[in-house]
Amino acid sequence: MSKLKKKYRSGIEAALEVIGGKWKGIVYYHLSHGKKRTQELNRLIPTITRKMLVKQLRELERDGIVERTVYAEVPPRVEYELTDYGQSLKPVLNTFCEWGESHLEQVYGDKNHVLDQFSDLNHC
Amino acid sequence: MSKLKKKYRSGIEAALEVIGGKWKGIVYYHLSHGKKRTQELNRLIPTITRKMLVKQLRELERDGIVERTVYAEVPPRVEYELTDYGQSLKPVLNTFCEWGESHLEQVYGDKNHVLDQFSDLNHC
DNA sequence: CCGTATCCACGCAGATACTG
DNA sequence: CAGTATCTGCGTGGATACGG
Repeated sequence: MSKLKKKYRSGIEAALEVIGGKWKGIVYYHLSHGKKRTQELNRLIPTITRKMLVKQLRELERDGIVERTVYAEVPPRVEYELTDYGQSLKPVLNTFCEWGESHLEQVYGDKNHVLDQFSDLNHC
Repeated sequence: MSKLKKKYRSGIEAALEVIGGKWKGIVYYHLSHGKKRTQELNRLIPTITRKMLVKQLRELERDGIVERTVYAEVPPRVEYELTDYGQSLKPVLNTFCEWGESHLEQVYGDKNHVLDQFSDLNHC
């Protein structure tokens, strides 16, 4: 985990540092539904570049949320999954996500019009 | 509230759009402890520039989280406070904040070493 | 006191090509 | 397949000065 000395003004800042930003949330979201290979994640999030994806995963790893497993095969296979510690974010992000969806309803009337659908995933 | 048509991949993204980023969390945090004038907020968050502060407040206002009240006085007085809708984020951000604080403990051993103290505020 | 305008530098992130 | 390197642009946000 990160050991940078830095001042935070509230736990919100600290949590946002771990899971905030443009990509972390959606990456976490997919990993919370099970172990994934790099490529799978990239396919699930087509708009992220490989470079960014790897960067997000490294940071999640550094913060102890995600574990990276490399299999000594050819061609190489790498899998990412939530650590036990990462699981502790689940209920937190779940209420967060639910608030987000109800917010979309507030703003747009129908959240489904602005939420991309995933075949086999339910929301939140 | 915002009416931009945009696709979200999960409620997390939507919520992050409202409360994510470098400043929104801490601004919300202070407003959740009561109505504040512009200057007060700027004093409570010394590292934010006036321009950024106003920008964050405008966005929170646009998203229906914050209400801005202008008093026709000289010198001018402007106050910001959470709307009823904004209050709905309180329990959500509270669990968020608590996770953040416990995360700091995990990483640093003692969260108080990295948490700036506020005189009259308790954490979260 | 509150907010905006202008200028500008820096860093983030995209595209692309490359290695193991 | 997974990941890195380089190069580049574009936007974000800081500093500063000004206006209502």
